[in-house]
Amino acid sequence: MLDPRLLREDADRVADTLAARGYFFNAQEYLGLDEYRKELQNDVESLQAERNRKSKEIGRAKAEGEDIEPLKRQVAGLGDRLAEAKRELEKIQEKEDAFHVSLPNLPQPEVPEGEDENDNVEQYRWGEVPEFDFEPRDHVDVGRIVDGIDSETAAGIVGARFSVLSGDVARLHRALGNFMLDRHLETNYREVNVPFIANSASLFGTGQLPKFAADLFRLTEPSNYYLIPTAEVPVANLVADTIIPAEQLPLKYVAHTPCFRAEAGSAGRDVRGMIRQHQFEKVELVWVTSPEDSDAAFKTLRADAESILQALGLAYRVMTLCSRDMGFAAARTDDLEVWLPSQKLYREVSSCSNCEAFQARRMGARYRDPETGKPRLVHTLNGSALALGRTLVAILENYQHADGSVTVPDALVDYMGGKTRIEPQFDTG
RNA sequence: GGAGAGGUGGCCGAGCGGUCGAAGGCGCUCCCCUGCUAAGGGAGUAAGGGGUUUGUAGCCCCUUCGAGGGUUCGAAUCCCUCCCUCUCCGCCA
Repeated sequence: MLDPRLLREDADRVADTLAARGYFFNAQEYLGLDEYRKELQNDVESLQAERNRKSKEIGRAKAEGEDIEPLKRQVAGLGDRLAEAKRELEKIQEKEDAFHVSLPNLPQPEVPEGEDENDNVEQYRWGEVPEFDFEPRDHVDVGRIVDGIDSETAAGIVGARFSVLSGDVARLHRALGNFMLDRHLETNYREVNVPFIANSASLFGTGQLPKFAADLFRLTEPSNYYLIPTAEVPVANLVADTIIPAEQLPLKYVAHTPCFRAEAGSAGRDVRGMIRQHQFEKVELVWVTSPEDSDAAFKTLRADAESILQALGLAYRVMTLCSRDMGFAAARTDDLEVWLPSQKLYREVSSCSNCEAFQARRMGARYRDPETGKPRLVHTLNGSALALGRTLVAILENYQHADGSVTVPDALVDYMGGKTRIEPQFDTG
């Protein structure tokens, strides 16, 4: 949610900025609505003030044993007038709220303007793209040869876009989660284990609702419960409706959770393998900072995510998302994309966003400014570090050998019980 | 799932249908006093919204005592629904 004051005072500039995101904000309509709302609110409040005054008078008169009937006659009809004014105000307020909840965040000035992912701007690359003296297989084939990935069986258990991992691949997947978690503990993140179901209020807070319900799996009972699409939802909501003492900032959380996405609108995309699943796991970083610190925090957060790829020796590039490719709540998003030899291109394994006060305003997440003693909205940031499934894919592809075996990256050997290589179970033919 | 108890300010806790946004205490802030410390005295101390204003100052008004409805001139207080917490029983990993 954007600052209503900003909308009021600078509606045209907001409209211009949102236009870069491809979002049309009808400033004129909004301002007209806001004026009318103010008028109605004044009406309602002066009626309430009158009622309060009269009621107090009645109370005083009664206490002094006076006859209160004449006073009561004076307020007759006031209740009806008030009720009617309230109804009208509520109607307008709903319309105004509809604006508030549907407006996406304002991109930061340095966010490139663009239509889609093709306009994202590469910041830099890290690492060496591996050379193979054979045609590298994709992770589906590697997974089959080492007998570690089985989507057919998963399809029988649930349906499309799920996988069963087994043997060393399942272990490697678990190793990745533990490795990432431990790594982030070293930079003083606080590990949290959170619910994998969130209610509609939490999803509203982080911006998935009301606009993006189609991306979520919703429970039938209770029907305001949803499977989390990302740990960002429960973790950011740790600070919902709170006022945090300034000296506790920044808060840095790390959580390993499953994520569930309906992937509506992705029909036919990435249908092969583990790239796009209804269920995947992720180690997520969440920061809660003062507004002054969030830019610096963003850089640190992204560097923390990058450190995982570096430790795993995987080549990647850093992309700053263009205005129309960013998520609803983000003011700036940088993706980390890892090299996939089979596709000969970089694929997203992490998305790091600074949501500034956008989520904080929706969640009611504040801190107490030591200067003024007043509560101020915090800034929230989140980033995957990393998505486990896609990282697993990257390892299987980048560390594969001609015989179908896969080298375990050094950083994971201890987590694999000393195992340095995953061996083929089937003929490579 | 069954039975009971309860949800009030940063925390604890009182609250008769009527000057209650709310006694009292703790904590915190400032001031005073006192060789230091400890103790003591005084004042202040919720949030959100709107108006006024050059103003994040001040002032005025409205709202908020778990949430939402209702009764009433007036609700923290009465009624209904829901949510949550605690205790006991049942079930369960």
